[in-house]
Amino acid sequence: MIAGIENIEKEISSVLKKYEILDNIEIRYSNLNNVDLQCNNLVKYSNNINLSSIKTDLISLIKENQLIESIEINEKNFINMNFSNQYFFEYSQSIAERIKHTQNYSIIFDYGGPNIGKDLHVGHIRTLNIGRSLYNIYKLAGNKVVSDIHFGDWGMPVAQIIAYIEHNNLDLEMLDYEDLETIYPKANQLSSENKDFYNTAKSIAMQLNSKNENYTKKWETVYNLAIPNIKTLLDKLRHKFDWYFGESDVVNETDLVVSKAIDEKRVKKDDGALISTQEVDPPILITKSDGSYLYLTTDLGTVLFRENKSSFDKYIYVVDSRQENHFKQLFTTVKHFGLSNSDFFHVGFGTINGSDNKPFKTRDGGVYKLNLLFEDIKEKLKKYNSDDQVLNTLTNTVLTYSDLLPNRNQNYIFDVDKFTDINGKTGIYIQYAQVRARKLLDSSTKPGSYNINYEINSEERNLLLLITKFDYFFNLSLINMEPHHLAEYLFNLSQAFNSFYTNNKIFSDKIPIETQINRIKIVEEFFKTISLVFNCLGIEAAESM
RNA sequence: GCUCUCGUAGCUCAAAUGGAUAGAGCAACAGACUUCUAAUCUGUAGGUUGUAGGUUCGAGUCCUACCGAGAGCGCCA
Repeated sequence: MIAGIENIEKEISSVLKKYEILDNIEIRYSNLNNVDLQCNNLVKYSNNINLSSIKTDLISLIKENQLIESIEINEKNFINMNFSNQYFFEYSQSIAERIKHTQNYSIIFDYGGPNIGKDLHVGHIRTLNIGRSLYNIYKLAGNKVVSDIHFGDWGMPVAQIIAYIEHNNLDLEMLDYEDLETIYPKANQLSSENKDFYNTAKSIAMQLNSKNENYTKKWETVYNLAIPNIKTLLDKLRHKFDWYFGESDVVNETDLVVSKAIDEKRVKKDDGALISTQEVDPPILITKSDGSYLYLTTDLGTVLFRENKSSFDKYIYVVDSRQENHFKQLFTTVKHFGLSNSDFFHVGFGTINGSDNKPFKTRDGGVYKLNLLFEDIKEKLKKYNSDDQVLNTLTNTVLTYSDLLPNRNQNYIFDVDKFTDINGKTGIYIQYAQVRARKLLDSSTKPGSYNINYEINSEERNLLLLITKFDYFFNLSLINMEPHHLAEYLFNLSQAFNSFYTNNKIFSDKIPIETQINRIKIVEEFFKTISLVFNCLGIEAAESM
């Protein structure tokens, strides 16, 4: 989607129609230097007998178009065009307005998914960043969006914690959050080693489901210990959700899903467990042999819970790619059980690795907690600034931008030194460009408006061209649910601005006033655009650096 | 064994869903500060896109086979 070219496509189409060429005409940005747009439709008609008159007709028609400065059809029959200055002045403005009505769906985003007992760690970065970014992008496109954090606050993990506390006669009331963090890994390990302990935990999980008073009370204590802590860290990382529901909120719905499936004979017994009647390999397990619930069961209950709360056109789950099979099973079962008619998407992503290309750990091989990573990055950034607020913003920028830059399908290597450098494709580089523009605008008293007779130079042209390309990259990210297109664009935009900035002075007696006014207007449109991209990616702009 | 993701410059990554001469950033080399902050900018060099076929005007992109890396595969989440 390129802003403002629909009429040019129509014009080309009308010419080709006269010669009985009925192709769907597509104009695209060109990779070539010195060519803005290209149209490839004519290439395959090299043997058409009317070719030379087609060319003549096309050139004479397009030459009339005010948005196009030049058109050329080369020997291979590529149609090459360049934008006029008028195009840049017209389409570098009102970008946010243009994208506002791209879509109109009601969408729920399920991402984050922190678990009780496990502090947020490196593994949570991608779901949080990609989720927040897609939420923002879809919102800006005009959709009605809801985000739900989907806490992992139920089932075996929390039952294991309670079992461990009982097993070791710990006083639940005396525990603090740090204790909880050390308990869960131990409880989890014990559960896999000790059959009796495992059975105890499983029994607690079942009793929680049947609302046993004693365990519900203990669960509440654990919950109230863990959740505020998670929320505090999320706040520090600038993550907000519309809904903070968790697995614990959907217990009734999960019961309903299972009993309804039994009534409707959509499940059958298999070694005591319930499996879906869908003929798939492997079979889809709905409940364990003792009747207790699984990850999938709870997710089915969550769908019913959400259906009861509101109506969504799309469900988007931002969860790592390793769970692809789980989501395939979930989506097919949702349809099989008749729980929802909506479209379901799993947005997967790869793992974050260390420089050894193995999962990212601390130096001594432990789990890299997000809080610690935040502080480690912040420490590296102190060379740029001493203001704590600014440092927090920059730290969050590094955590976000570095993560959104690679294609989400791939694993990537988290290199703290590289990501905190001001040179290169980094969060610090883009913030610096933004701060430079901000300072120019702050010190400007000139009104911002274009003089369309102004002849632009190459740096100004590059910057304006990139600004008008926003729509294209926005749509690429939107349609593919891939924020990296906008992240890459953000770097190129910043780079074009820095080049413009270095080579074009504004506030100087030597610069004509008319040039000053036009340049300030360009800076203004750049600033509006980069702010919009920041918004899309979930990056907060630094006030100063 | 089956399924999924991936393989692009020394390193880290893009590449418009099939378009022209495959682009950036690091690192390397060579330049630019009396400045709206050089925290930047401007150049140079770097490639048989894992291998072999195929499809067509045209393939990093689609198809087939093979090689290599990572991940998942019934009662954890």
